[in-house]
Amino acid sequence: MLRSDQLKQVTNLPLFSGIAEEALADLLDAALLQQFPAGVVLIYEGHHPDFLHILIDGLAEVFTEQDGEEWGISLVDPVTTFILAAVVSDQPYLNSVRTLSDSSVLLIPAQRVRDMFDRDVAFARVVARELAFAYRSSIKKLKGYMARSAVERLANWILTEANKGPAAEAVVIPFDRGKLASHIGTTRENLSRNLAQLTEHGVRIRGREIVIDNKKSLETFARPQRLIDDPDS
Amino acid sequence: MLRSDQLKQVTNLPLFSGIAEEALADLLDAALLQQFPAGVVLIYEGHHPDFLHILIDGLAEVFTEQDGEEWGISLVDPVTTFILAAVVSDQPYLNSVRTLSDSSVLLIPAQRVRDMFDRDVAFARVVARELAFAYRSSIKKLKGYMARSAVERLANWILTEANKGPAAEAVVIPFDRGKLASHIGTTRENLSRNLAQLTEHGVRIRGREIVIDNKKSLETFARPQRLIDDPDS
DNA sequence: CGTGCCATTGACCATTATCAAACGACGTGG
DNA sequence: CCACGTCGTTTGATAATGGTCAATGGCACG
Repeated sequence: MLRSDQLKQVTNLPLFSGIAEEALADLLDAALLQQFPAGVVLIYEGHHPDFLHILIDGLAEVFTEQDGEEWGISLVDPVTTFILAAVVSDQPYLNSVRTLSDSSVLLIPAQRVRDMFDRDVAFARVVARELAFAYRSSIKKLKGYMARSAVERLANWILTEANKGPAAEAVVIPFDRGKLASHIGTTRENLSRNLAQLTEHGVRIRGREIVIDNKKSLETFARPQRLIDDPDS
Repeated sequence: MLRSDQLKQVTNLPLFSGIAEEALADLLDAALLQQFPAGVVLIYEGHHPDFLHILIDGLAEVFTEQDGEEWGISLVDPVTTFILAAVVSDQPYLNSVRTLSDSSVLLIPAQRVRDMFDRDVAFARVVARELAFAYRSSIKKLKGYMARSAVERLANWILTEANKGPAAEAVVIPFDRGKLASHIGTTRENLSRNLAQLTEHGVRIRGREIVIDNKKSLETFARPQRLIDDPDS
C-alpha cells in the first residue's frame, strides 16, 4: 500500500500521464513501493509474472543465465517498466532481473495491469509505446551483435554512455568489469584487451573511469550508426 | 481500396477479432491489399513509416544492411504485422523488409492506425499483444546469439523448423544457402561447414532438404531450450 | 556445350574463448 | 606495521571458432 506522499510521487510519473484519475487510483491501490539493496534478484527467468515492476530509482540489469554464465540483456534506468511484455502476454519471463544499486521499485499486481489495459485506452497506449520502445532497443542490440566485433561494441557503448551526460569527456563504469563484459557480449579477459586496444583510439583507462581524450578518433574507429546507437530513434 | 470479397477475408483475420465493426470499417476503408512477386523490398531501413504492413499470404524477411552485407533479423509468416513498432512510435524503420515468395500484403495508412489505436481499446490491446510477441521473439534471438555458436544456432533452427510441420523428419530450406546463413548469423562458407558437421549428429543433407535421421542425437547436440526456441512461450 | 549461379572445399587470418598465472589494491589479523 | 588473504583485473599461451579469399565442382538454362 502506498503512503499518500508516495502516491503523489508515483501519480506524476510520465508513464501514467493522461490516464483517468479513478483508473489510476484503481491501478495503484494494490501497488507496493519497495526498497531493495544492490544485488537483489527481483525476477527469475522462467517464472510466471505476478507483478509489473517499475524502476522508480536506482539501477537494475536484465540478464540471462546460460550454462552457468550470465549474459547481460539490458540495463534499466529509472523511470522504466521492465519485462512488461511477459505481463501483457501472460507468459513466463524470458530473463532475470537484479538490482545493481539501492533501488526503489513500484510493484503492481499483474492481473490488475491486464484489467486496466483492457479498460483504459490511454493506459493501453502507454503500454504499447513502452513495448515498442523495448522492442526497438532489443533490435538495435541484435544488430550490434550481428554486424560488429566486441571492440566495436565496446567503443560504441562508451560513446553512447558519454553522450548521456551533458559535458561528456569521461565515462564511469557503474559496476565491475565482469558485468560490463557480460553486457558487451564478451569475457572479462577479452574486455581487458579490448579496453587496452582502445587506448590507440583516443581513450585512456583510469580504473573505472574511461577518459575520452580524442572523441573524433574514437568515433572514426567505432563508426556509430543512428539506427543502432541512438537510444531515442 | 478493398473489394468486398477481400474485405470479408480481411475482416475475419484473428488480428482484428474483437474490434468494433464500425471501427474496423473505418480502419480498412483506406487500406490496400497488394500482390507482390518474390524479391520486392517493401520497407527501407531509415525511412519513415507510411503504412502498417500485414502479411496475408506468402513469405517475407526482415533484414538489415551493414557494410554491404545483409543480416537476417527475422522471417515473417502469414498472418502477421511487420515492423509495427515503427508505426506505433512514429519513428524510422530500423530494418528493411522484402518478400521471399509471391505475397499479398495489406497496407493500412499509418496515421489511421495511430488514430484507431487511440480510440478503440480492443485494437490497442491487439497491437500491444503483437508488440509483446515481437519483443519476446527478438529477445530469444538475442539470447541465441549471446550464448550459442553458429552450429548450435543452426541445429536449433532445424529443430524448430521441423517442429512446425506435423510429421517432422525433414526440413526444406525455403531459400538459398546465403540467405539462411544471414538469418543464422554466419557466412555462406561457414554454413556449409556447419551443415557438414551436423552430419555427425543425426542429419543428412539432400540439396535444400535436411533429413533428420536421428532426432534424439540432433537434440543432444543442439540442447534446445524452451525459453529460446519455443516460438510460443 | 558453354556460361553463370550457387555451393563446397581448402588455406589462411582475425577474433574470441579458455586456462593458467601473476599482479595490485585492500582489509584483516598477527 | 607488516604479512597474508581475497577479489578483481591484467597478461600470456593456446585452442576453438568464425571470416575471407581463392579455386573447384555441380547444375540449370540458354
